[in-house]
Amino acid sequence: MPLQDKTRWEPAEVEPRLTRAWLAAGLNHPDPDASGPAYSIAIPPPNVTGALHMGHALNGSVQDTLIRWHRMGGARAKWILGTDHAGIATQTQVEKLLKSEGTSRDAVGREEFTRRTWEWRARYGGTIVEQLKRLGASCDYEEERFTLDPGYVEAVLQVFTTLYDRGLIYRDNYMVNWDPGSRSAISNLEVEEREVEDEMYEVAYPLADGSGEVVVATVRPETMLGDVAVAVHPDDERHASLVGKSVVLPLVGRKLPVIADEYVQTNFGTGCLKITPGHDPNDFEIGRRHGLPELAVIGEDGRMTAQAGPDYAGLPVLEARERVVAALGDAVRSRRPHVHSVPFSHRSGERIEPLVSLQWFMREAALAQPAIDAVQSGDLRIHPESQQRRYLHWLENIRPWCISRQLWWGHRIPVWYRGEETYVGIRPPEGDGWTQDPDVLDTWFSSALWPFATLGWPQDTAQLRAFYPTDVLSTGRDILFLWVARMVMLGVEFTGRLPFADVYNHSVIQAPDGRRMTKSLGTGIDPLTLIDGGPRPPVFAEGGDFPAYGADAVRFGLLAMSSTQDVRFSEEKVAQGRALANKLFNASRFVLGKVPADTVGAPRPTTVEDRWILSRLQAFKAELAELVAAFNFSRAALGLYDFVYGELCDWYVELTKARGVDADLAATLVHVLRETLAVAHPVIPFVTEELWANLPGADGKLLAAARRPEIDEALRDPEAEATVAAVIAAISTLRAWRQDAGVQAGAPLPVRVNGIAPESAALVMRMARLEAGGPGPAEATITIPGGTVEVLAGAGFDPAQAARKLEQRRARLGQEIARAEGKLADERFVAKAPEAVVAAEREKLARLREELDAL
RNA sequence: GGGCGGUUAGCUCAGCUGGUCAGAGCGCCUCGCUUACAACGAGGAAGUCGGGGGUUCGAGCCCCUCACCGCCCA
Repeated sequence: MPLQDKTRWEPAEVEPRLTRAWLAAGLNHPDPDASGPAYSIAIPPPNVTGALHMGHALNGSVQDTLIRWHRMGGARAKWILGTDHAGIATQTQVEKLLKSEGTSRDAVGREEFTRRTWEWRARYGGTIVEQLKRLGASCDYEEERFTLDPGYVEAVLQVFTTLYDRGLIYRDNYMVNWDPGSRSAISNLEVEEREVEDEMYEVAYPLADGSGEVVVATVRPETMLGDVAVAVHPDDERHASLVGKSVVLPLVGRKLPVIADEYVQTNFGTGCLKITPGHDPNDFEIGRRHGLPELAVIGEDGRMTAQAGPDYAGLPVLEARERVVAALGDAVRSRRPHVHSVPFSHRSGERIEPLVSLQWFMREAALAQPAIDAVQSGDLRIHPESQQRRYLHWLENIRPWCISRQLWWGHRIPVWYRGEETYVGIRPPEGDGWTQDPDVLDTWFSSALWPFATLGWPQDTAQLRAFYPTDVLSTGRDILFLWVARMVMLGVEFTGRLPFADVYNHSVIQAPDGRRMTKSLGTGIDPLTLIDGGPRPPVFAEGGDFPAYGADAVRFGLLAMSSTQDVRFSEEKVAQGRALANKLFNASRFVLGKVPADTVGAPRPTTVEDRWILSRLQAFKAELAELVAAFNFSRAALGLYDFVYGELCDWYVELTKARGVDADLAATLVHVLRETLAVAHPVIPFVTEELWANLPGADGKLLAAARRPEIDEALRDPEAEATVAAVIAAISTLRAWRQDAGVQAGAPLPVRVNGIAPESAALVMRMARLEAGGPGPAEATITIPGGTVEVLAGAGFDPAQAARKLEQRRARLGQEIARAEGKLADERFVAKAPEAVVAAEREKLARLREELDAL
């Protein structure tokens, strides 16, 4: 696109073309058999049911910045792409669809349901991948993986059977979080606690020997039908005499032992705790400690079971509660509101029903140690560092993981039963009469193999050899345990290596009002709407549409707002990114409009500002490299902005404007622009690629495939940096004076410049719109670094206004001087502070006094 | 109940091992269509860095404490 036709960067028409060009060039698909260093990142596989949200967009920006950065550093960079089958989420979607058709999962049967789910996946599963392309994400789209691909299934079966053989996977009756909504057990990581107001009942249980009663407190009276004991604290003297006695369970008549257990809180309720191992996780633990039976009075359907007795069997829990309370009559001693935290399913939103059920478990504790060691030894680095402790704490207190799910969509557990026999294997057993376990594995089980199963493991593939271990895993904090820790454990166990060296936890981006960004609250912001423009979601107070910010702006904005903590979405940062793209566009337009088309080769600095910008460019490249290496993306993005605005455009380009563009200046301008585009590319790939194509000598070669420029230490020039810093300070001072004194911005100011070198003086004169005056008295004197500027007659300024402003500045200086003097007068300061600090203070004071004198 | 993080200009956020650290973007005010950019440029106003106490010659930065907000684990 010829740059001169436009005065603005218009991403919409350029981005699709560049995306095609990148894909066509095959840059994203490195050859596993080639030589040279490799760099790889496995994308956190988005849920196939999903669409791109702000978290994906931020994480995509982070990963793409890293991938492009290292690709331009010369590595064969591979961003491993794929999607996750997302068991419950996907199944729920398809069940909804079936419901809308007037049928159901159970009606169509497992086989048909699975077929429909694959169909659904084929239809919607590609959405998010296409959206990633819009963001400019340079994933390896030629090798997309899916967690239910045949090869991937092979990996999952291999891992399951191996762990089973090692005794790390087992089947047991255990307390699980039963989600009545999805009618499946879910892991405790998928449960969230919420504060709920319930009613607390106190119920009297008579002692079996008729010598009195105990009163227990409960918010779930219906579970009393499953009580098997009453517990008191062993140190609780009030109840010491009860231990060993029995109580009679009202309504049921069962005799329950009174036991002593330290879990009981003496200050809660009456200090007597009814024990229902079948329906409370803590009671379950106590029950196991004391060898108590586990009665199930509530079933997986959320209704009372036959064990609850004929009066209650089949009733929904809440109805049973009312009946129980009514039947208890006087035995209910009190009821009052009680606020407590209650588990809810993250999946279905329904209240968790703790149940004892026969499930498959994985003994993670056996695998945790290497994952702990990796972090403690520094082999695995977690960023920001604050997350390390969370990771370690979780691993050190790790519990068995319930890996079976009562779903149809997923990796079916490779276990078959025949009578008393159990067969576990990758292939089905020989012979007749075997029935496969109906359950599937928790989706996170397959996700835990992601970094190596995507590359072909357990086969020894070229991909695996070239790109495993991966380098970085970038993800949200919320799945540090759910996913990251498990990848580490299984990676080490099965490949003998850490799956990645660095874990980067990105910020959670909240809605502008600080709430979570979710569709249901209307607080979500679609990244594509930001790119393309479109209606602002309701969470924005101001109405109207988003302008089409473009992908670069969105990437820049997200990186700039990211942090080591959660942040609120800031449209201003996206706008800042758009401004940056526009600035680069216009600066390039200006430069390229002035230089000959054959300008190539090394920079040829001839002036102090040339040497200055080349020196600053080296500093900028070094700083950016450090920030990217430190995963400090917000400072990297903002540092890029600062260089482009604060050094390149506001000063260098302006300082050179008066010069005729000779071959030397052209070479330097083009060089600086070229290198700036190159280092900026990983953050804002589109605009930089487009401008690159317009550089002299571009010759159709893609910036995305170019090498990042090295830092040239020979171009560092502290002297030029000091000189130009002084020039800039002088110009700023003079501009401020001009405004203070009420001199028209455009009007030339007759002056005499004293004290500074001619080269500097010339720059100051032009940029501050001064003109050399003759002899004559000065009407005002302005101090600039290293010299003064005398304003001569004819300047046309307002002396009163100038004097007033002058007085203000003088007063401020006086304050600063007083502060410095006070400090230096304090002998404790002079005695105890380091010499360098004292010297700096003295120097500062001297400088301030000089300035004041000049005023 | 335990743990972690936050509270810095009107808004959203930076401020590394305590000494030019009081900053940025947006917003606001003033002036400019100075031929790259008005999605722009120049200049400016604006914060006793949540409250209180302490350590130190010196504290947004360290310690204690209180308040409020958020997250995690039980």
